[in-house]
Amino acid sequence: MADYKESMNLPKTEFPMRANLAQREPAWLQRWDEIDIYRRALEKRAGAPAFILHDGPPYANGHIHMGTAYNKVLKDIIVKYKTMRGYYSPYVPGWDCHGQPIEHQVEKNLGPEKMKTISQAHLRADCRKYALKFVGVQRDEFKRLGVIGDWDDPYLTLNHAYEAGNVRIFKKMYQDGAIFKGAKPIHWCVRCHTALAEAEIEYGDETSTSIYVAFRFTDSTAWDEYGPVSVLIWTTTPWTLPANVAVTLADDADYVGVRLSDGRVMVMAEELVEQVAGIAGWEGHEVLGPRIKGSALSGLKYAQPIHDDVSGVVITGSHVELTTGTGAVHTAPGHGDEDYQVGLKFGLPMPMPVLDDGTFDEGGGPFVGLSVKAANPEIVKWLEERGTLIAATEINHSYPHCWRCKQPVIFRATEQWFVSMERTGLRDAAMRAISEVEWIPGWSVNRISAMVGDRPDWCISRQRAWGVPIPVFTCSKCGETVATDATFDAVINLFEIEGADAWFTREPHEYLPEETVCGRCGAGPESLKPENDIVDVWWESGVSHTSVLEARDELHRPAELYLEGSDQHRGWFQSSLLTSVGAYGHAPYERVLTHGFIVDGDGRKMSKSVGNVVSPLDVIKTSGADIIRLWVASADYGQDVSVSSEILDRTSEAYRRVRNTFRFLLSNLFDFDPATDTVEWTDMPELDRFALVQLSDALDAVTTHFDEWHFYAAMRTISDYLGELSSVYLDVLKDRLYADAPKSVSRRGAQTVLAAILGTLVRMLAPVLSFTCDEVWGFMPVALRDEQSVLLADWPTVDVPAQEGDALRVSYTEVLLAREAVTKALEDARNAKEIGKSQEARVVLKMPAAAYEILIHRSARDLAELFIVSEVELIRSDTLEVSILPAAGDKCPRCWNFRPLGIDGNHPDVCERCASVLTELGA
RNA sequence: GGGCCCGUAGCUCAGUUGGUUAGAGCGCACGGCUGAUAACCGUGAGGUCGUUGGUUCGAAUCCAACCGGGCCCA
Repeated sequence: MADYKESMNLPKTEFPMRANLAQREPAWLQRWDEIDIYRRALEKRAGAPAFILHDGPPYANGHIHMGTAYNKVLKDIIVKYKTMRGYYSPYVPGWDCHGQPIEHQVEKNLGPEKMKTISQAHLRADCRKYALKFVGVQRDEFKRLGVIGDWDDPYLTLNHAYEAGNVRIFKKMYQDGAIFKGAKPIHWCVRCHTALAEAEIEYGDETSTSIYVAFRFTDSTAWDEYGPVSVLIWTTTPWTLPANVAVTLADDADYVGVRLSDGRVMVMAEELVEQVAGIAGWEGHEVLGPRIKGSALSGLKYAQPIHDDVSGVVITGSHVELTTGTGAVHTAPGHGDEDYQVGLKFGLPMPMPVLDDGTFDEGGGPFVGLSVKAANPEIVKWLEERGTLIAATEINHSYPHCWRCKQPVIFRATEQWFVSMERTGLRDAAMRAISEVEWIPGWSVNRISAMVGDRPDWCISRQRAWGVPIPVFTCSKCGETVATDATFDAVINLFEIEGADAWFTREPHEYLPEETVCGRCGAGPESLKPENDIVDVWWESGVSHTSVLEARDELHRPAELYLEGSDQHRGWFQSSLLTSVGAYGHAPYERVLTHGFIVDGDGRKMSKSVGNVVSPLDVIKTSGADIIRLWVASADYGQDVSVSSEILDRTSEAYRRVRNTFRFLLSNLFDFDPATDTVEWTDMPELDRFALVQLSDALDAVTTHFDEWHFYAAMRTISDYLGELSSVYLDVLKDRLYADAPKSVSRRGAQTVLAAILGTLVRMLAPVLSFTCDEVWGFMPVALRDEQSVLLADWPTVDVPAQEGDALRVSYTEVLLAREAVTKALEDARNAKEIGKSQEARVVLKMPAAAYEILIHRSARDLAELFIVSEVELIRSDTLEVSILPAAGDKCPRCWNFRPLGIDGNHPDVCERCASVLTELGA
């Protein structure tokens, strides 16, 4: 028997089945660099409508992690998609380069000794070096993920022009009256004379004096009949008592009076009475009614414990705990954050009797001049003498210490700069702007609204070195703040040219206009002191709408899209919104897409100590960036996104499916030249037309999903489509592709469709599987590629005549249902060992009239091809019933179908079709 | 403790205005093919829809509480 394999059109391709992404992706990156793909894509879209996705700057510290990788890839998918859709879509990545974490790390690297001798300018230079180093590290890592953008010219918050943008916005908001100077408690180290950030605090055990103090009510109370009534408070920081202005009770806790053996009545939370009695050693005390809710006691006045003739007030707050103490919290807004917050809420005064060096000023009353540490025992003694000390013990508790000098720190209100939410109506304006923005997913608007609606004034000053200064001056003669059009413009100019470093190295008189004078005392520039504080880094990144969107020609404000993790509702989304609304009156973005956090397979956050961290750098090394990209696209970002080795394994399997489909498509187009071999719709077999309908449907669905930002739905559509494609159309097609004459219309028709599928799929997936699709692109028939890279190509289109398409959808619903029934019957027959491959079968299909009428319009031959069996017989019946019989005829040694053989005498051992093919081939 | 969310098969996701035996793909098991072969095709097993209570003739779907998880506050 002759070997007919040679006469078959078996698939042929160099496109490897194994991707080896980890090894081979770098080559594609290099190629993209070589052809400068970022600029090429933009040139191609010059003049087209713009779609600006404005990058939120990650912090230039450390390597990328799954969260940053996810965020950047999602952005990249969108930018690539929009570009393919014809938008001019530049992507300018950025980095947040200033701020405490970098400064802190640099300080740590220098060590405490070196730090003492170093100048601020030197420290800033080191910080800059540090930040730039990690910009480089992260840039390489982001690029490795296949993210295309302006990596050669990213925006950095330490760039001069960027720094100047801070001042532009500050100027506008300051002159509008939105920015003011106020006070707020912060961690303060009295030894280092410096403010400390949370990260610079080390918690360690400390022994403190814990005291119970009676504050005598000056208003009448419900317990007056039993004796003099006081509210009993508990504190571990006696030195904060001079700054006391209020006592905070829990809203809905029950308070009672407790009459001590000496006749005085102490008001406290009922459930803490016995605990306190134990500590204080009370005997014979008596709990008195009435029982009153904290909220009902609100407003009562008491005598300030230290200062005579000063009264405090009872308020209520949600932070009052009923586990320790008395349920009545001594409140000094200058000495604690909770106290400060509740103070703001109730409009309490904020006395601050403690100086920079930790000593009391006159506000300390009898303790003026003492350090808070020395004052502690004095105050206790003094209270005792006055008889208001009810109990005192020592307790051991966790207390914050300075990371540098290891001394306990204090909470102390200091002068700070704020953005007022009310003075210029910023809150209302921001709320209005929020309502004009599209928030994706929908719940996002609830979150941002709640946060902006509730937030206190924005404290924008930081007592640090590494950042952009608050651009105002203080008159050294009279203390007046000097900030005018002219000074702001001079600072803007200074920063543009020399950067914010100049603030710390130059004298104001060097860059301020000569005629600058203090508005109050008339002192000249020589008397002006530049502000020491720097602005909050959130402010800095927030002004990117000006420093980047406004400043760069290729961008514009508002951007079409901001896209960040949901934590940025508190961060960048908000700081961008407030500075933009403050300066321009509208949001900096038209829409905001927010994604959840990356968690492990069990939905738990990743942490080194738990050991569930998945690093994108590891995944790149083992599986490749395209696997990460596919994972990103497949996940629903509307909630937290899981990643685990199992999830990545599943992703790799999905990837393989895609890859093998590409390989099959490519391998069957090895001899197809679209220019000469394309078959028109009207000349195509019906099945091929239907395949185009399915392709068109899939493309439409994918496009819609992309447009609606539902990437995971698009990926599902593609995955479902590929499953259906492979199990029906591609499977059916093999006979025609392999066995029909190479140039026959039937084969060329199939190839025409395969080419359409290939061209559509490769474009549709390019935003996601950029590496793989560009690889596929290189293997496609030249005439199918209109660009050097698939990433430069247009989004695909598939045209099918609408009416015919509808008709095909209807009829093929029935046809495919019948096919399913046949497939099932074939499987039964296979299990009964009656057949092996399906071509060995002959199918008798009994079916109800409706379906029968549709199927009967297909030839038995077409149905046999569709079912991949040798013969099909249709019978009208009441029910659907499939019988599998052995095929008539013999197995054709060429095409392996069961057919009558030897009809053509020239090729006696093969079937009629194969004989004619052999004749045509001249065999 | 507060705000915004999430919880459907091992994994990723569907489940339309509450309505018959809750679906798909992947994985898994079994089988077929050996001309997509570390591939391809088929069949099958897998779910008290986080838990509990309620509304309803009927709840994965509406309500409440609870449990678990995430982000941001405190």
